Formats: sequence, C-alpha cells, structure tokens
Amino acid sequence: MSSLETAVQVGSHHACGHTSVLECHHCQVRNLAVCSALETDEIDEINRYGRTINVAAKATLFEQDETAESVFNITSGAVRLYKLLPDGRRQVVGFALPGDFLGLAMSEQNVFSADALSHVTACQFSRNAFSELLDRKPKLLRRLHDIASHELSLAQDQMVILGRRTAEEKIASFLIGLRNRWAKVNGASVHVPLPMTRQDIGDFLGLTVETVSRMLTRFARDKAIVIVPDGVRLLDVDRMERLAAS
Amino acid sequence: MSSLETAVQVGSHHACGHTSVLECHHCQVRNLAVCSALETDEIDEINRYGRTINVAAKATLFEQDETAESVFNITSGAVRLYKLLPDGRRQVVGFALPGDFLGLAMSEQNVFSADALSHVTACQFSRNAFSELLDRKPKLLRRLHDIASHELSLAQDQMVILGRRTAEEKIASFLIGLRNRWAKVNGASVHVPLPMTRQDIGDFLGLTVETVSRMLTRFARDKAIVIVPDGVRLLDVDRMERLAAS
DNA sequence: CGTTGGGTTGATCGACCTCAATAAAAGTGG
DNA sequence: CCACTTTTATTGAGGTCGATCAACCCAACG
Repeated sequence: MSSLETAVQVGSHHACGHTSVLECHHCQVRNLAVCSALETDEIDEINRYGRTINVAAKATLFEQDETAESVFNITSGAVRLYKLLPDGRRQVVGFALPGDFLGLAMSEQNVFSADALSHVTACQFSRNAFSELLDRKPKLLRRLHDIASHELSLAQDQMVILGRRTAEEKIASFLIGLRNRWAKVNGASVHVPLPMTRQDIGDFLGLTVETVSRMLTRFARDKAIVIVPDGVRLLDVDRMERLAAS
Repeated sequence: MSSLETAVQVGSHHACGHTSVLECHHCQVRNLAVCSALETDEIDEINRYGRTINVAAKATLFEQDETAESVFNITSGAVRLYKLLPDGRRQVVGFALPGDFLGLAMSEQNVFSADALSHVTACQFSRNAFSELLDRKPKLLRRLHDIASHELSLAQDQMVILGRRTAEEKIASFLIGLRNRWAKVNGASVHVPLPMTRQDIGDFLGLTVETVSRMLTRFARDKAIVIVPDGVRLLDVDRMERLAAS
C-alpha cells in the first residue's frame, strides 16, 4: 500500500478506506488470530467471505448500540474499545492489537465503541456470514471459544486492577501487560509503544489524565522507565513486575 | 436431602457432601444452563458423565492456581468467585447463581477461587470428559461460547462500574443487577436476596465494608430500599435504576 | 453466657480528583 | 517554511470521596 493513499469515509460516518479481497497467505498475524484454527484449503475458503479494510487514525470502526453488522480481525495498528455512560464518563474496556478479534460479544448490537488509534488494517467479515461459518467449522468455533475464554480471564484480571490496586500499581500493571501483548506481535522488548493518549490510559485504569501523567513522570524520575516519543522504555523491569504482581 | 445431613470433606480440603448420579430430567434450571443446548436423548447421555454434588455453606469448590479438574453447573445456592493478591487484598469477580456455569476459563489452572455462600448443589463434570464432549457436540460448544460471550460482556459492564462509578452508583448497580439475575431464577420481584456479606459486596465493587454499610443505610433512610434479613426490598426502583443506568 | 462473626456508626485521614496554568507537540493553511 | 490553532501533556494548589481506625451492637452458637 502506498503511504500517500488516504483513508476515506465508507458508510454513514465510518472512515474506512480502500478495501480489497483477503490475502491470508501473506498475513503477518495469521498464527495469532482465529485463523490459526484453519487448514490451508479452508483459508482459501474464508478468503471469499472477508475483505481487508483500511481505517484512518481516529476514525470509527463501529459504535456502541449500533446494529453489529461485521466482525473484524486486526492485522495492523491499534484500536481503542470503550463504553460511554449517559453523562459522558468513559471506560476503556480494552485496546485491540494486531491478531485481535473484534466481535466476540455475538450480540445484535455492539456492546462498545471501537476507533482507530493509528492507521489500522483489518479483515472484515459480515457477522451473519461469520456466524454461519462457525456452524460449519467446529474447529473455528472451538478456537473462537478459547479466545473468548482467554478474554474473559483478562477482563477478570482487569477487575482486580480496577477494584483493588493503587494508581502506581495500575500504571505498572498496564505497562507490563502491554509489553507482554506487544511481545506476541513484535517480539520481546523493553520498548513499549503507547499509541493511546494519557486520557485513554486513565479511562482504562479508572484514573484521571493528571494522575497518569504524574505516575509516569514519577517512574521516570526514579529511573524505572524512560518516556520516549510515542511510548516508554522499561529500565527497572523487576520493579515494574513486582508492582504488577498478581 | 435431609436438612440434618452434613456436608463432608471430599479430597484434600474441599467440603463436598453426598454425591449421586445426575437427574437432569427433574432439573429446575435445565433451560437456563448449558444443558438447554441438548436434546432429551443427549441429556440421557451426559447423565453418565456427571454427578450431583452438595457443598456446605462456606466450603470451597475449588481454589485459584489449583489444577482445574472439574467444571460445574450450579443447580441451587450461591457461590462467591474471587481472586487474591499476594498481600491479601481480594477482588470478587462474580457471584454464581443457579444455572451458572463454572469453568469457562478452559485453562489448566483455576484462575479464581470459588466457595459456597449458602448450601450449594451442582452438577460436576470432569474437565477432560466435558472438553471431549464439546468436541463431539458442536451445539453444546456453541451454547457454551454464547454463555462465555455474555459473561465477557458482563465483565466489561463491571469494568465500567469499578472504574467510573461512585460508591452510591456502585451499590445501586449491584442491587439492580442482582435483582435481574434472580428474576431469571425465581421470577421478577422487588425482594433481592443477598446471600453474601457486606465485605463480599465491597470486594466486588471495589469498596470497603464500611462504605457498603453506609450506602445501604443511606438508601434505607431515604426510603429507596428496606433492609430485611438476608437481603433488601426495593422501594424506589426508579431511583435505583436511574443511578444504575448504563 | 462468653465468644465470634457480621453489621453499623463516628471521627479523622489521605490518595486521588478538580481546577487552573503552562508547556510541548502536532496539525493546518497561507 | 512559518504563524496560528488545536490537541496533548505536565505541574501545582487545594478539595473531597471513600478509606482507615476505633468503638459498639447484635444474633448465632457452642
């Protein structure tokens, strides 16, 4: 894809750009994603059901309470998943990275909103077509169930973080958790990219922007991390892991 | 079962009492549970795989980090599900009621502990046998996946409550949520049984016992609820629902 | 009838929020 | 490329919601 290509609006208010047929055989995240449940000939088959999409940074993939028409597999970039209260308070329920599946809820309406933190590419499937595929391919269903079970487990870990940890521990847990997730995509590294804003981190951890900023600067002052453009570098991994210890 | 019968220790430190073969055909919660995915002849089949167990109040069903040997279907009573931090802080990740399935995580080790809040009866299956059953019965797998997806959705709702709601809203959301869950078991009612302690509620909502107690007395003083033995009665349902509004 | 576990209530404290100002970065259009 | 706006991040001062600490009540129970 040319870097000059700009993502455009598709549908009422979604900014999805150039689309094309799937090219699963070259997919970077195939063994991470649900697709790992499929044989080569089956990959050829689902190629016909889905398409790849490009979503510009800050554009919406889908919105809470909208009819859920598609499911997605993120192939590059990062996505913010969040719920809004009537008065505008926001809770980020997760960040989707390459390999992650969006649409586990299997409900008629989306249970959260999703928008792109950076330029995002994804495989898009019609929810109905995908659901029908699940009924024909038990191995795919089994894989999806394992993914859902794992997500449920992560959600319960997040409950512990939200309910019973201090601001300092929340930030440490967040950085260590994100490092571990990036490791599956990019390989292990002390460099943790943060494609989201401090506000997003706060809304994920149940903190204010100011507290997030203060904790990060404190960790930096203590030489536990270094704040770099679009992320942090972990210096004292031991200390961070001790704070994050479950 | 005679009320004189006392539950006894089974295994190293689990207090599971009298067990017997399943009697699914008389099961009160069959249409609520995973079992709703099965035909009558298949019910006869799983009868052979599972057994019913009795667990005394306060006894343990299983513990976090232990090898997960069984999965359960609660048929009566209530169960507390919780995670412990190394220093003893506790987060209750849920309460299981009749019809609920325990063992969604599908991991080798239990990701949380579970113990009985009241006398509990449940169907117990070997995790391996159940997993093998899932591979043979795609409809059962599909049902379990739908349950897991729904649980994930509830977990995300709980994240909003933990991360972005005040103590007052937390208590109101808890009572309304619990009323809705009891409604599926016992039918709709303004009477909400609370088989758990104030401490348990606090550990579920990220609050202290004192705050839970204070909020409940405040609601009672304002005539929004009445505190009754082992539960509350909702008087001003509108107010509670407005506070709980998602 | 003493003990124990759960619940309530009050006084005080502190972690994190709120409000406010500034700084730095990233767009944006000429 | 530079002025200008907008967004994001940082830092400080002060306030508050819920935590902590402590006392007490009450019912269950051996």
